[in-house]
This record gives sequence, structure tokens and C-alpha cells, in this order.
Amino acid sequence: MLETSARLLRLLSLFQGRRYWAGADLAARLEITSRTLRRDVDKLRSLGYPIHSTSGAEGGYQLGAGSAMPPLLLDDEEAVAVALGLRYAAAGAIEGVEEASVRALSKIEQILPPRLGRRVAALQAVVMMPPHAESSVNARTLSAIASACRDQEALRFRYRDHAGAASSRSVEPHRLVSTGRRWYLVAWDSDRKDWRTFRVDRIQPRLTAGPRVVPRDPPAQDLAAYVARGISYAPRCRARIKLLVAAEAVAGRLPPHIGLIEPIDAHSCTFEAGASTFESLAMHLVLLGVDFELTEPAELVEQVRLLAKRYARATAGGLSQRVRS
Amino acid sequence: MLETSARLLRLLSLFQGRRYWAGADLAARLEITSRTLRRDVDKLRSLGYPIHSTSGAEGGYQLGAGSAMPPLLLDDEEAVAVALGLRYAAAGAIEGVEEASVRALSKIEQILPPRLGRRVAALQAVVMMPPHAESSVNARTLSAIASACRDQEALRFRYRDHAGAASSRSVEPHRLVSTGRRWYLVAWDSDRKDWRTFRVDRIQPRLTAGPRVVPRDPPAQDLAAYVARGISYAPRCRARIKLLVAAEAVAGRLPPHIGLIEPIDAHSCTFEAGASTFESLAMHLVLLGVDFELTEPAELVEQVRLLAKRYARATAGGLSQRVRS
DNA sequence: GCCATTGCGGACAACTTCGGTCCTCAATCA
DNA sequence: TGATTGAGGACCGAAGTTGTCCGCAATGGC
Repeated sequence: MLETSARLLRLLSLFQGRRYWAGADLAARLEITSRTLRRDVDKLRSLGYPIHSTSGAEGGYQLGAGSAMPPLLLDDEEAVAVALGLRYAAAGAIEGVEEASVRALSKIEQILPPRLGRRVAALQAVVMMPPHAESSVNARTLSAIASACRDQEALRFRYRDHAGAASSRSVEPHRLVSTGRRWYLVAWDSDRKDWRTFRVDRIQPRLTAGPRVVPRDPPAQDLAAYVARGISYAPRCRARIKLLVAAEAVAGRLPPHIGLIEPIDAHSCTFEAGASTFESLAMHLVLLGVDFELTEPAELVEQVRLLAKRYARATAGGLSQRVRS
Repeated sequence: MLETSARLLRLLSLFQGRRYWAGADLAARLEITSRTLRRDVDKLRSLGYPIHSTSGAEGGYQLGAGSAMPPLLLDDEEAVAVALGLRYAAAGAIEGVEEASVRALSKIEQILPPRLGRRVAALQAVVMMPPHAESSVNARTLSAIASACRDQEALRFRYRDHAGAASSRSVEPHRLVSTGRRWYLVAWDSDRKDWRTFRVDRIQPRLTAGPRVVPRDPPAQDLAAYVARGISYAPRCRARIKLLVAAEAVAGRLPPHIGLIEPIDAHSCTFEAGASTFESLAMHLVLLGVDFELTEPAELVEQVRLLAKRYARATAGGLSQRVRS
């Protein structure tokens, strides 16, 4: 039933536009009887979307926050805003989500209607990059490379190596890696027949998209570590923290370039971490969301205290979670 | 058919994760025969999603950019990145999309699973606001107010007026308006029984959400103009530009606070615009996407030339639009 | 030019679902 | 208590779904 599918999508979209809906209103909007509406609501529920309802006068339906992310239905303006926000985040303005931003960006740019793409480009042209992006990376370049990685397309670009010498490269891109300060592309160099790591800010991609290639086995399991070794990146601030949970419980909960988790026993482990500032180190610690013991260094202790306060303030002003007043 | 709807969504999500898919792969993923896959593809097509396909060896399917925005299917990481990027954009970092950002933000925060909401809050606590946000507005406050407007909920907050005197307000929020420099809330003050305009950066919202209220007629049709009058906001840079299209053709194509469109005749009109810098004025001009005549002021002319160049550069490095290499 | 590969889509049949109608029940609030 | 609103069972005709089988068309390597 094509019409049913479309209607479910419309129903979701209505719920994203407004929180509360009376059953009669929804039924009228969708041009169905209220019985069918109830059935549709049931369908959404059985698809995993938590729709609360209340009886009586002033009753109605409301979509709550579930355990999984429902599809986001954006109008044109909103899509442009999201694309711009992601470009910002991907450029390094928001530490900790760079890789996810690029992934989301390549998703949205792939399906963004051309007329909206033009608006994004126009707005982007005037927007300044975040001040602390060390070597500003073109969001479009990032997104293009990310797409090539995802779609397994060969890529040709001009590259300026650390000595300043320019060369033309032809590669099979494998993955983008962000060290938190810079972007790197791990790719198989077709000419040199070996894996290479490229700094993205030194890449000038060609317009032409290459043919599809079969994916190769990556040069290392932990690409973040592979890149880190290759570029001898030495974070200024380091610390060893004892976490009061099992190693498995935190594995994969934080970007891998942040630090190493090593088990001590069944309910504690060591977190060896490095970052460019104690502030960001403290943040990642808080992000882990587990109990830990921390005595030194003093700077980190202080930062964690500061963060705890900020975090409290930030959450104190939050949205209420009530179902109904 | 519930399963069919869910499968269509999964199919869309697969397409957003990778561009090219062989029919057999898709069918295997969805555990259906290739015939059913073709039927599903047809369904998506008839729902308006442009899915291209190619025959022959190495053939396959690919989702292109259509004329409408398909639902965005994000994983957890990506959702967090989007929420953070939007908070950034809403805070004024990206001129021109503030209102859309807030709308998208309140959409996504409403359905964001709580565990992701915590991550957003944690990351947000460490992220600095954009440097040029004149009076920094808490993204959470903005999002809370936007939700209240959308859901027609009464709102109580503490307000510090321009003299610095604090008061407690109880309002029926109507709409958020961004002048490009600051956020304002247009609301019906329940105590004073009149419309009021509040500067959002002076609002300290209460946690408790109020009861739902029936929407009132707004105090003016053009709320942006209403707010602008109320705050006597005088942009430093002004210009009158002759646009070579009918007034109707551009109406509603740009944020209303930017300027006024007045018809001259059937194929031209006057654009009276103001902005804080000639640069942003030039941007909005380019954004209109129509032919125009511009001779003065000289600063604006220069900015438009600069912008045209930048715009060209920005689009020159773009993603290719090919269907297949 | 041949041939393998891959997508296209019609036809069919067994089966499932859909959606309107009609009904009773339960919760909520004035 | 009564009005309002959601919940959901029963029924039934109409409509959609899916796998199977088929021949056709486009593409690219040999």
C-alpha cells in the first residue's frame, strides 16, 4: 500500500512540526477516519516510535523521544541550516564530532536538491570559518572525499607535500581520519602501489569522479592509531586515569584518537589519554560517563571541576520532560 | 503492509549510506527477491525520490538529488553532530539561517533519544560560542522557547529589562524573530494583557512548562517589521537596488528583516535593503538569484564583485553531478 | 558481433493487509 | 454525572503484496 507508507511518513512529519495533536485534527489533515488514524499510530508504534496519548477532553497524541533516531523530516530552510551547521562542525569548530559531521554532511549533500545546494554555497561564501581551525579545510573538499570513500570511487587530486612540492595523485580512498586538529585521508596510492596518508588541507581534488574500485584491506585495524603513528602527533597534555568500570564497558564509547583503554581487573581499567588542552581532555573524561579516580595532574583536576560546574549549569536550564502539564 | 513501509525506509537509509548499490546486494540486505526490490524502487520513485538505475554489467541503483528533501536518516553520532551544528548556527554564527536553525533544532531535540541529549549537553558545555555573537544566547533557551511557540504552551520566565530591573513574566509565546543580530520573542503578556517584545538574551526561562493556550491573532502580519519598529534598529549600511523581475517573483525569497520589495512595473521592482555590513547586504543580494542593476554605493558594488568571485571559487570545487563515470 | 550480466516489467495466484463502518469500553475533566 | 476523546474488537469488500516465471532491453568485455 503505497498510500499507507506515504501517510505514515506524513504523520511522522506532522509530529515533528508540532508536539501535540488532537486525534481529530490529525485525521482531518490526513483525510482519513479516526479509526484509521489509530491504526496508523499503532503502526508507527510497532515500528518503534514512542507515541504517547491521553484520553479525555483536551486529549491527543504526542511523539516522544525514543531509543532510536527517527527519520528527520526537514523543510528547505531547515535543510540549508543543517548543511551549514555541519560544515561548521566538520571544519573543527566543535571538537569531538568532526568525523560524524563529515559523514552526515556527505549524506545530506548527496540528497540536497540543487536549488538548496546553491543557497548553501552562497551562504557559505560569506561565512567565516571558526577562528581556531588551524589550517582551514574546505568543507566541500571534505565532503567530496568522504563521498568518494563511502562510494568506493577512485580519486585524483593535486597534492602539496610537507616540503611544498606539488604532485598529482591517483588514489583509492579508504577513510578520512580526524585527529582532532587536522584531517587526514588514508588511501591506496595507485601509482606508488602502497598505502599513503594525506593531509586534507594539502589536497586539491579534481572535479572528475573516478571509476568504482573494489575495497582493499585497510593497512591497520585501528586507523586512528595508524595515522597518529604516521604523523608523530604529540599531544601536549597527557594523563593516566583509573576508570572504575570494566574495560569492555567503555571501549568504543569515545573517539579512538583520544586515548587507550587498558584493563586492570573485572571492574576497573586504565585510561591513558592525550589531548591538545586539558580542557578537551576533561571533556572527554566527562563524556565517558563513568566513575573514575583522578588525583593528578592538578590542571586536569581543576578543569574537571570547572566542567562539572558548567555542565550542571547547562543542564539546569533544560527543556522539561513532562508528558502533560 | 507494515513491513513494506519499514522496508522502504530501510531502503532509503541504505541509499543515504552509500551511493551505488547493485540490485542483488540490496535485495539480499532487505531479504527480498529482486523482483520485489524493483517494485520497492518503483514505489520510492512514485513517492518522488529520484532513483537512477543503469543496466548491464556493473549496473545498479543510485539515489540522486530530487526537488524535495527526503527524510534524513541519521545514526547516533550524526544526530549529535547535527544538533551541535545547529546550536552553533542558531547562536548567530551563520548569518541568514538563524530562524531555520532554531526550528530544526527544536525538531531534533524533541525526538533526540535522551542518551544522545546528554552527549549534546556535555559537548556543548565545552564548545565556545561564536566570537561575534553580540550577546550570547543560550541555545537551550532558544530551543525551549521555540518549542513553546510551536506547541502553543504558556511560558514563565524572569526578565531583565533595558534598565536592568528584573521582573517575572507569564506569557503566551507567539514567535521568535531574529533580526540578524539579536533574538526577540513576540508574546502576549498574560499579566499586562498586551503584546510585548522580549530580548531573548535577557530571558531566564523557568523549567516548568505551562498549560496549552489557544493561539491569538498576531499583533502584525509582518512580525519582522513589527519587531524592527519596536526596537528602532538602524542598520548602518543601506541601499536601494533595482531588481529586474516582478515584485511577486522575489517576495518571500529572503528573510523579511533584510529589506522591502516595492513593485515598479510588471518586470522590475525596488529592493530597499539594510544590513549591518555591506558584505552581508551583498550576500543577500546574490541570494535573491535575480538580475539587478547596481551603481551605488561604491562599497556595495565592490562587495558584490568580491562575492561573485568567492562564489565562483566555492562552486568550482564542487561535487560532480555525473550519473556514472 | 557475440554473450554474460543486470535491470525492466507483464502476468498470475495465494495470501495479507487496508480502511470504513459500527460498536462498546475506559479515561479524563468540568 | 455527562461530554469529550482515545482504545480497540468485529466485519467485509476492496486493494495491495510477494514470489515465480517469463521475454525484452541495455551495457560492456571478449
